Amino acid sequence: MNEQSIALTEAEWTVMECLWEKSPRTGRETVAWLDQKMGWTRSTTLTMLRRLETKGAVEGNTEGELKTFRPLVTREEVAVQETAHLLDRVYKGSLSLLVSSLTRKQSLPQREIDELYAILRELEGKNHD
Amino acid sequence: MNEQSIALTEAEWTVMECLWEKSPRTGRETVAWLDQKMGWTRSTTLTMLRRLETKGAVEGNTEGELKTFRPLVTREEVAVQETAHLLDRVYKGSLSLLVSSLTRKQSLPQREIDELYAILRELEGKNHD
DNA sequence: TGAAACTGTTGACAAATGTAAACAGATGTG
DNA sequence: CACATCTGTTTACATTTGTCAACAGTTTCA
Repeated sequence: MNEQSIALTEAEWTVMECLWEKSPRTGRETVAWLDQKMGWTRSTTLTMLRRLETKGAVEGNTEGELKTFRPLVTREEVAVQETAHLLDRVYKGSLSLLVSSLTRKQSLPQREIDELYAILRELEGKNHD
Repeated sequence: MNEQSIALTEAEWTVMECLWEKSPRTGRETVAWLDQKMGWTRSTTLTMLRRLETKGAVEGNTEGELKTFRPLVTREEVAVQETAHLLDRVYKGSLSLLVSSLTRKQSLPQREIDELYAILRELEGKNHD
């Protein structure tokens, strides 16, 4: 493993969402998707792809007729990284602090509560391996 | 209540941390704190304070001899807002998704698990008010 | 075959962000 | 008093980010 920190801007996230949904994609496909979803022009989308390529988040392949793009990082990786960053910066790394802060104002649907219980039980299982 | 979205940049967060820790503070105090913590020059800190004032996150008071600054938003407010933003953007608003994603790779200390259980029980209590 | 449509690459530009110097008025002090 | 020191305000400048237009080489179809 090698990628240090692949921080994405919001606009870049949007492009990645497109490639995470399906890949590889041709430039045209990507352009269409982002025009649809965001109203971006061809230029904008291609610029984003270029920048993502430069920062190593996307790989462009020029073998075939049309250049295609695929993500080099998984959504999970980026998501975890970004979440961990927020967690550290805002909640001193404490997940429970995050959860309590979030739920102090608005309540959680029971479904989510059940889901969380399940996760905790799972974690405890793992804890005494 | 009135503040719409007070999005802070990382540098701005740092300044707010200073004022959240104690306030009001004079410019000098703030400058000293941020020089200490971040190695910022006086100029940098004062610029940040000005921008925060402009965006309504900080209030400067010019009554006394020295101008003093105090936060107009609580840490909690900003924290929740930013967290909710990430939650929506990355986890479709699902807290359990966030938690499972975060814990998939690294485990939680038992203390955190206990804490989370407590929060959940608390929430359930509230749920059937 | 020649214009129209595409594809990929470069250059551009305004706004936001991080960082700081310059300046001007008030204050303190040898 | 004259100069050094502080405080607050303006201006500046390089990067990053969001958005595109322009251009150059290919393909296509009337």
